[in-house]
Amino acid sequence: MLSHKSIYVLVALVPSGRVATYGQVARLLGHPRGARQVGYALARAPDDRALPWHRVVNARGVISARRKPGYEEFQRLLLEDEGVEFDARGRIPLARFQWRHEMLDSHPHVPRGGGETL
DNA sequence: TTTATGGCTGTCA
DNA sequence: ATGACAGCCATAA
Repeated sequence: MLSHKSIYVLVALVPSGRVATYGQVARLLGHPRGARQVGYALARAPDDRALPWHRVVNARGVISARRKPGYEEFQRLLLEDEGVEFDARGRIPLARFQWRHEMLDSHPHVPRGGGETL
């Protein structure tokens, strides 16, 4: 099954200034239907600075709701701090900021300038 | 064992 | 595009 540890290890690879989706993480770990488990795992993740939990958002580019109030704002601040942008409706344009693991090797994670609408 | 509840998602009206 | 909804699946009760 999808172990919390494997999830943490993968999330730790998401570079600053980029975001991954729950489903993306699950798929990369070989569990295409495990998105909720990823969220569940992150919800119980230890307060470890080495784990960039804030870089994981839902498939719509929106910061997911939480039981504990306030965390969504906090997450947004952390992301904006890294250069991630939000549109007027509070969504992150995944076309520009989603982590592309196939560029794991060397590409500096500079968001592609605006323009591409596809 | 059965039910409820989540940091989710794809589909469809 | 947007909102509703039914699947999803590990944990907790």
